Parts: sequence; structure tokens; C-alpha cells
Amino acid sequence: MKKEYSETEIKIKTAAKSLFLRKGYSATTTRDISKESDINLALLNYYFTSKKKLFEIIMLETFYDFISKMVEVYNDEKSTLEEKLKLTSSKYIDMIIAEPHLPTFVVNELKNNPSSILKILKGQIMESKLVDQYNDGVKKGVYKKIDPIHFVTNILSLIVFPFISSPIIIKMKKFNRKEFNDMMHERKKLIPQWIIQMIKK
Amino acid sequence: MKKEYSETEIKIKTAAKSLFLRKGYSATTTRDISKESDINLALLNYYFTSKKKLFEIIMLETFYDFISKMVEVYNDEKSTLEEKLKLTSSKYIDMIIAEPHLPTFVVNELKNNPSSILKILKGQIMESKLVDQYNDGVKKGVYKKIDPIHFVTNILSLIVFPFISSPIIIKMKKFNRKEFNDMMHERKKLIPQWIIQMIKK
DNA sequence: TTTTTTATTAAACATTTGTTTAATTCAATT
DNA sequence: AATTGAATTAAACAAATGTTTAATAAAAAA
Repeated sequence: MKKEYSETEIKIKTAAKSLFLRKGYSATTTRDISKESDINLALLNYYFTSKKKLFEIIMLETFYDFISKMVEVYNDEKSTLEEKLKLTSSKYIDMIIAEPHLPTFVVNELKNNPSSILKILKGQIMESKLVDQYNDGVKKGVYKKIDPIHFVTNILSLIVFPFISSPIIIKMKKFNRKEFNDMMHERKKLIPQWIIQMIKK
Repeated sequence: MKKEYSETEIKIKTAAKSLFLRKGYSATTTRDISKESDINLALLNYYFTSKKKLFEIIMLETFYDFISKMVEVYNDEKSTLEEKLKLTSSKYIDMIIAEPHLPTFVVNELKNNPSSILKILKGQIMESKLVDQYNDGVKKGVYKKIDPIHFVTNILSLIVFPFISSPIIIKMKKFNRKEFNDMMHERKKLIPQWIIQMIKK
């Protein structure tokens, strides 16, 4: 399944990923990539055929990472619903702090080319252990009976959206980057609490 | 303050807005705009000097609309906090259903050119009546004492993020557009309830 | 009507961009 | 050491793109 990449290929991919994430597909030129990776321009096409093909490889890998991280936690057999919430918040917030351009990148590709991305997404989320646990709670009468899509959506919204709107938050609160990140670390604890309150009867 | 635009200028602006929202700045060409608006290519520069200038005009107008809608409701003197939540959810969800490309457009510009957008954003949100009402609730001991930035962020997150991730939701639930919009209409009622539960002690 | 200003057009211009070619260097194999 | 194939390079190519020019048409002013 996995392809072995040579040193040069990795150099190209690394630079390309960084640029595509920061500036998007159209605004990134092949010469940008060759410069940033310090390889000859022609090698891009030599190894990856075209800018488009290179982009697709990077995009699929990135999106795959993004989804797997979630699915892993959601399907853990041992943990409770609340533990899953805590772990998801924590993992995702750390992940995005490390790569702040990730959300907008995913969002844009979702819009520009949904089909190719969504191939990766099967029933892993709506049929996950987490959703089972939510439905159990509904049956037992401890959680409100609402379509679990709202539950799943709300988790991601509260985690991801603040990053996307970080320039607004930073401006409103006169934050610097560090202060913003601290706020996000704070949310690791808050989001699971909020979600529980939202679903409890 | 406002400029009077001629018929041709409006044709250009309308086409350009539609394209910029759908495809973004870089992926939209001046020839695209001239074709879609059915005007001669040179008229774009004749009236708006450059693609960049045209984009800035459109972007500022769009962002201004986006913020004003929020600020209006947030600063209403007569309504309660809960009423403000209801009205915000309702207005924003309708607004984005009517123009689904708006969130990603704003998000991208926020990322690419935060300064020019954020000029519009003064203290209108953190010093709004809504935040006052929240702080009053905290003082009275009915709301939890948490930085109001979380409160404000959560409202926007729960409203806007589902649109941004609509392709994922549509895929997970095998929705069509209409079914997705129905889900969003449902959230008009749910979001205010959720927010209240989140802040209540 | 004549003149002057404004609006519109087709064509051209200079860059930029993705990709290819053909030559050269490097590494492995014989 | 000679040969073969892969890797790298500089240069070139064609197409796309933002912008300008110079000519014409239309509208407004004289």
C-alpha cells in the first residue's frame, strides 16, 4: 500500500506540503516548490508527473492522517464516552497547534474537490463506538434524543472552528500566538464538559 | 462613504464576487470575470485598476456585511441573552444557506490577509450588550465564570462550522443539499438551548 | 452641429506558469 | 575500465494571465 519515497521525493513532498497548506493549490507555483525544496524544477515533473498529481498525493495523505486520528479514538473499546471526548479534544488541539494551517487546507479541498477526499471516509464515524455509546445513553434515558449527527458535529465544531477564526479571536482579545494557544489548551478540559452538558437530559 | 456604481461596474462586481467566493482569488482569472459579466476584458482595469483592487473592494464589502449582521443583534438593547442567541442562530443560518460559499471565503481571507479585514472589527463584539448580559449572569451566580471569549467563540462555532464541513456531513449521513439545510434549520432551535446549558451552573 | 469627454473594443505586451527536451553527471552493473 | 540506466541540470516551449495601448463608438457639452 505504502510507496517508498527517495530522499529527493521526500524533499519535494515536504516543501510542497508546507506551501500547499500555507497558500493553497493555485497560489503555489512549481517554482516555489523547487526553490523551497532546493531541487531542480524539472525533478518535480520527473518524479510526480504534474503539479496536480503531486497535490493529490499530499492531499490524500494529509486528509487520511486527519481522519485516522479521530477514528482511532472514536472506536476505542475500553474507554467511556467522556474519556473519548477528552482524548479527542486533547489530541486534535495538539495536532492543529503543531500544524495551524491544516484546518483551512482541509476545508478548502473539501469544497474544491470533495469526491476525492471523501473516498477515505467510510462509515467509520457514524458507526463508531462513540456513537454507539451515545445511543446507549439515549436508550437509558440519560441523554436527550437528538440525531447523533449533531453530537458528532458539535465536537468537531468546538475543537476546530476556533483555529479557523483565530485571527478574529486574536484581534478581539489582543492576544499573541502563545496566548491564543493557551486558550486552546484551556478548551481541552472545557469542551468535554460542554458536550456532556449539551447531551444530558 | 458609499460609492455610486455604474451599471457596468455592478455587472463586473457581481460576477467577480460570485467567482471569488466560489473559487478564491488565485483561481479566478480576469478573463473568467469578463466572460461571466459579459463585459470586455479591458473594462475591468478601466474601472477597477487591477484584479487585486477589485478583490479588495468586494472582500471588504462582504466582510462588512458578515460582521454587521452579528453586531446588530449582539447590541440590541431590548432583547434578553436567550433571545439574542435565537436571533443570531436564525439570521446567520439563513444567511449562509443563501450564500454557502461565504464561510470558506471569509476564512481564507482571514488567513491570507487578516489585517485588511480586521480593520473593520473594532470592539463591537467583546464590548457588546450580549457579553454584558453574560457577565451579569456570572456576577449573579447563574452562569459559570469562564472568559466570555469562549462563550462568543462557541456560538459562532456551532453555527458556522457545520457549513464548512457540510461535504463530510452530507457524506456521513447520505444527505442531499435539502436534507442538510433542514438539519441546519433544526439547529436554529438547538444551538441557543445548547449554549444556555453550557454556560449555566 | 461640432467638439469634447467618456465608454467600449480588439489587439498587443510582458510576465508568469506548468511542462518538456536534450544534454550532462552520477551510480550501479558488467 | 567500460557500459548501462537513473538522476540532475539548464534551457526552451507553449499556454495562460494581468495589464496596457491605440483605435472606435457613444454620450455629453459646447
